[in-house]
Amino acid sequence: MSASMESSMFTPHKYFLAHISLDCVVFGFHENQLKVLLAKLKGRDEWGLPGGFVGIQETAEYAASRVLKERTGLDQVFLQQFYVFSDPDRGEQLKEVESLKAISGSAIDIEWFKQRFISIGFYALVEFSQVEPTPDVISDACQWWDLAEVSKLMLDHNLILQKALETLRLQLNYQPIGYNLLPATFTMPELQRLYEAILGKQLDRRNFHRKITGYGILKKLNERRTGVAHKAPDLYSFDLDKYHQALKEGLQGGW
Amino acid sequence: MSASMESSMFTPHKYFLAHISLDCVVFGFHENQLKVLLAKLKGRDEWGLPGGFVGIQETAEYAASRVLKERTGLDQVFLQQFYVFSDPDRGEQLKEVESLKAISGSAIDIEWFKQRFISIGFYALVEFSQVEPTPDVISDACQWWDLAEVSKLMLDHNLILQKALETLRLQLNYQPIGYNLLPATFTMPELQRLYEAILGKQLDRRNFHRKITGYGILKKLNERRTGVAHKAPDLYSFDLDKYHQALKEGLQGGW
DNA sequence: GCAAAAGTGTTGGCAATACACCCATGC
DNA sequence: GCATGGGTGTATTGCCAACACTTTTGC
Repeated sequence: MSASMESSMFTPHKYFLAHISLDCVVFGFHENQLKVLLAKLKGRDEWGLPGGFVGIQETAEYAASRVLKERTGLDQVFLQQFYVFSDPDRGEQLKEVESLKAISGSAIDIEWFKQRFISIGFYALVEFSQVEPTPDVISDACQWWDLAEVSKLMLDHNLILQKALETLRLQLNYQPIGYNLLPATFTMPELQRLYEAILGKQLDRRNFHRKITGYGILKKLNERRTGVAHKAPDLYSFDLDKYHQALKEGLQGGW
Repeated sequence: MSASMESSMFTPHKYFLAHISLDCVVFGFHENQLKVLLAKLKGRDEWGLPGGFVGIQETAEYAASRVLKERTGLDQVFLQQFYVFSDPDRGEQLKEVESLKAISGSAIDIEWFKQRFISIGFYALVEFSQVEPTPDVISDACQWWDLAEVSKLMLDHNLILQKALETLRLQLNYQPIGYNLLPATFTMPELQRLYEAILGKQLDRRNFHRKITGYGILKKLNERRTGVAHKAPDLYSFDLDKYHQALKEGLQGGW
């Protein structure tokens, strides 16, 4: 975290808009599992989503990308707002004095955290291997969690995560997904595992192949993945022109 | 508007969260046209969406329904957030002194309107005939506009309207729509005109009939609309149980 | 009777599903 | 060679779109 960001937490009201926060649901994909990036707040046992605040001259989108850059090291990730969480009691947990003691040592403005926040939910799709999970000044850990192993999170973050996943599943119906979650080259079975992980259900190998190639967003490379057991699968990459065109114009049909 | 709401505009910082506003895109349907409710701010020539602020103990959803109640007289309308507009310059127009002179006469806190607002966009579907458009303290007119006749609106409200319409069209793909926009009983052609108005394109009468009845959300009544020229069409109403079930579980296929 | 609009039925094509066969690799 | 997994092809089904005929009403 930059020096200016450090100082911004001493006097946050000078740098950020009051009452507005954002939470990022960062999805990654590794070993056939959908992962989500979580941070552990100092002095609390619970984990939560990486979050932040909106600078007085930032858009919410820019603020989210800044937070993401700080937590993952990544620029230019796929990032999209999906819902606003505005229950007046959603921050009650944080207001307990005990919860804030641990972070008060670092001269951070505790009063800032006691105000009511309306939080804008963003979700991000990132390439797992490229991420360097990094805690911020108010958290003492930051790491990937298997989606299936996420238990009770702080505040309403379980709700936010659930809503993000729902949105992602809907997204799958009219937008291509994968460029942001997979390495530059990948095999058809890997792409299928990604879709299965997001949807939470098995898909037919042959029908998946037909449907996904039908979108015309894939380029088949003249290579195969070697060294694996069994038949070597073909390698693919995304045709970025057509991929972005499909992002804009939408796809047909659902899963 | 209630007396307490009046006074809340004298000292809004005591009643509302700073920096957060909301704008409502209220859709109605009348004479085969999709309509949107607009208000004209005092001292300005431009029209804009009905908006408001979030009370210090309200959810954003509750605040939107309160605003809607004030502008339309309606309770219990279909209301949904769809996007957050956070460009730091989106409020520049309002900060001009001239723009605010006209409303300063009513002892309203001008400083409040000069701050930067992040606005939560809501869209509402209401029954046209039930609405009584009502201006608020800072506007001197409030009325329905034909969607096709809406020209330049204040601030970024054209963008908000466009985004609302996009969302509504997507919504049509997986949720039933109509209960909130049509009278209790209606004919199949009327329902079709509504879909056509939302989608901005013509649909085949017979395929529409099959598809919409296939959802199982309609009840055919033992009546017809009389007095009209030509063959009397059957009257329908929504089967509310199944309608709400479909709202939750979603529909199949797109338009 | 005629024009205009509404109700209903039929057909063809395309897309999703289910399923079968062959191929390559590690052991 | 055999088990495992990947690549490709085919038949069936069901949905969507295009289209025709009949019925009812006002004039």
